[in-house]
Amino acid sequence: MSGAAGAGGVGAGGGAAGGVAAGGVAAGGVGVGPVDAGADGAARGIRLLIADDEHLIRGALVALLNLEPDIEVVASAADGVAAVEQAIATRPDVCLLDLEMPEADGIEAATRILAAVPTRVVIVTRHARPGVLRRALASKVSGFVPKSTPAEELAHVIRDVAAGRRYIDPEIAATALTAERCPLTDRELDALRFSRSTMSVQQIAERLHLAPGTVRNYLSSAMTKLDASSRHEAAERAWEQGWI
Amino acid sequence: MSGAAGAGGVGAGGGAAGGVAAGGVAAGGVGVGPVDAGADGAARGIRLLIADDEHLIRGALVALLNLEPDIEVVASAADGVAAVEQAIATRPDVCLLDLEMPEADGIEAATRILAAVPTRVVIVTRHARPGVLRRALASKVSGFVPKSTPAEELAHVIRDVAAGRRYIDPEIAATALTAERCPLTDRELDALRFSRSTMSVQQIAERLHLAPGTVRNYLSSAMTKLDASSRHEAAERAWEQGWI
DNA sequence: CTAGGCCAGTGACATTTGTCATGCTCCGGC
DNA sequence: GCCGGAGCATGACAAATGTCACTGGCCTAG
Repeated sequence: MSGAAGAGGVGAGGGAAGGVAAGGVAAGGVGVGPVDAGADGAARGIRLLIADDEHLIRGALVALLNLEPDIEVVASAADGVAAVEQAIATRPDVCLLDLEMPEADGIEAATRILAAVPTRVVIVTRHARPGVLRRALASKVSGFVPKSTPAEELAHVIRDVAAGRRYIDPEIAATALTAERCPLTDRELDALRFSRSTMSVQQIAERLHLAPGTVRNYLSSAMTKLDASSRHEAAERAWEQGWI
Repeated sequence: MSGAAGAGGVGAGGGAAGGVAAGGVAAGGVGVGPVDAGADGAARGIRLLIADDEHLIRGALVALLNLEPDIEVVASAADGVAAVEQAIATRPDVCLLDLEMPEADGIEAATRILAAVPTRVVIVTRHARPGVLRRALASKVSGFVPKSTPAEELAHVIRDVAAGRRYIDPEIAATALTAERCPLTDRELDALRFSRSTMSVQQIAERLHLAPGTVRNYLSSAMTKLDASSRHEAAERAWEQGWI
């Protein structure tokens, strides 16, 4: 339907992608850790933290965003815990967090960061699942973009968020709004979580301190609700929806 | 350690790679296209093509590598087919291809590109699986790096490759050399391939035009060889090794 | 030619899964 | 206080899955 998703001023993507402005700092070393701020002449530069577990991607994002004259990358981290530490140490204006990270995922890191530092968070993710968006918003995240976003767009998003606005990828927002809420019960979710890995019902039952039959029951009812024909399929489906 | 990775009998296969002439032009669709070269004073810049299906990553890599004074990104593509077209159109010195791409994966694209254009290929991948490295080398790829590579390293790799040398990530090379070769028979692989999706034995049997019992046999023997306790686990394991 | 490997199939069998009918408890509504 | 429903739990039963033993065809190396 009409832009409920609009989330107010969603970027709406006014054309003007514009080439990346050149100039700026051609940062050299991209190691993890606080980045040397250097002469801080800029009047209103946005101080940014970047967290992504893939070294190459992290470095590339740093390079990309440092090209923007009004953005300055002040820290980068390779996992959720490091991101929290860096955020506390450098107090950035905006934190760009990858969702898939070891130690603590993007949402967990966002929660901890927002509890400790006055800043704003943008979550970036490869698989944009509706349920995850919901959880992200519940954690007071300000922005949510998939990795399929055009590179030029990212700077706009960061500026929007720095200015106090929110940005939700319209595509995901629409999906999240149409997708019905999770019909599964807590126990069913428990069982499904374990079913994603290769684990026998027995093993799941032990982990959950339940009788094997009970686990099968949960799995079965979950399969019915999700219209799946095996627990693996059901688990896969629940994962795609972001319910587990 | 760059060189290393002699990889012994990589050539082995010797199979007559199919002709793979780049046939008719496929659908245009893909917005990405040649990058404006601009006035180019540089005498010996490396002309680079970048292919990655994630827009954000692609853009970030372009930004990262364009920062290098001796590298010039002349084309970018979002899928394997587009990469081949771009490579033919722009004849770059080096092609940086993501392994995971729609239409044609990195290795397939590399094969086609190398058959049509005198250039060199570097494959980048998220999950560096030994078997895939083997296949990549068989396709005459010059470089193979995981996305966990430090960003600064990438430019070195591209320069090495442009100079005619090869670069194989030492970590993956070591794994590939220690890891034993695939112990599975062709039929077992067929059956396993289908087992990765959620499919009953019956369905697999139909696809393969085999009796259900036969499929179960293949699956069972594969499970034994891979020390797995379910076909899903076996399929997962074979996938991790890059055998399917 | 013959042994041995891979392929294809069959049938019997034990296990693992998925389905169902059935209790139990804890709610909220009337 | 009673009812109905949702969630939790279980055991019995049927179907799918994995294991084993064995037959035969085809091809290749010795």
